[in-house]
Amino acid sequence: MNAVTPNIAERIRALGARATPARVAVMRLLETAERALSHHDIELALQANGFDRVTLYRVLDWMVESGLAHRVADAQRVFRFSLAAPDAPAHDRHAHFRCEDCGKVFCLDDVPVTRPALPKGFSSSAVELSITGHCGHCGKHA
Amino acid sequence: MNAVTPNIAERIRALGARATPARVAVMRLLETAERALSHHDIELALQANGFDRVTLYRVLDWMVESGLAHRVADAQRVFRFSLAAPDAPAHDRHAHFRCEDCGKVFCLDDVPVTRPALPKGFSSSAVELSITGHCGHCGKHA
DNA sequence: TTGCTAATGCAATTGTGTTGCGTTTGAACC
DNA sequence: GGTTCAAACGCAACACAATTGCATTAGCAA
Repeated sequence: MNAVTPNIAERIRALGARATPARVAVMRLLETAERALSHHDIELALQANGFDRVTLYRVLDWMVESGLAHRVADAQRVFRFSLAAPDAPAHDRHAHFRCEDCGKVFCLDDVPVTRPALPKGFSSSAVELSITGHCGHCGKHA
Repeated sequence: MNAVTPNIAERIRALGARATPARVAVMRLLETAERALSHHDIELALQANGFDRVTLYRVLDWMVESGLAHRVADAQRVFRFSLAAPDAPAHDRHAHFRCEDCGKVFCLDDVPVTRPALPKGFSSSAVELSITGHCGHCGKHA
């Protein structure tokens, strides 16, 4: 009878999956995160819940397979996860910003990503703009 | 007195480094490769030479540090290396194409990468456009 | 409440890349 | 052609993110 997470559990069940605590917690975390989170980020944020590492990996895999989240490998070659915007008509264009100081990755939904001209015979299904630099917080201390 | 690799050894020494067989072989391989190669690709291609795994990693690290090569993490979170165009004035903007079928990564030097507007307080030092799709070879068989 | 199986927890394993350290070797200098 | 010496190497061990196997637990439909 916990009224805090009614919608999320509903949405999970609507996909034909079980609304487990781990799934609800990860989805809620990603919903409130304004940047792409790594597995380690999620492990830290939810450590009070006592979920197993592997469970979190499997929740994230399930979210990616279900189209609920995106997975990108950052420059340090660790996966980062962000919630897929359900109302985004086509998520084949996306921009991320990675801070060289704090390592955080931000989704830049406002930045338009234009599909460039490609060599003959090439076709594109997704375009991702990856910007490196200093974020708003770290830039102030530079 | 091998006349096959005079320029490469010269260029290496011009950087103040030793022209070792491993460096010459890796540079020659990357020069002829039309796509970004992973460490594993390079290990396979040069396995007849008997170089140690770690030596290849160190050669690649040295090339990146010296500005001779770029390193990008692909979607499977493995590093891929491509030769830096020596005449590129500023390599802070770069475009790569990754084929979903064969997994190969191509440098798209012709594609212009424009620096987008960023949120307040953010500053960018590098912009990379990463395009996913089907390359010229795989697209023909689709 | 019961029963089924999706989902979990734990342990072991994989794959990519790194570090430490003794040995070899490129190349500058005689 | 030697001699010298640090840069570069080879080997072994390590670090870390992520994956797999399997016995156990728990959602949820009936």
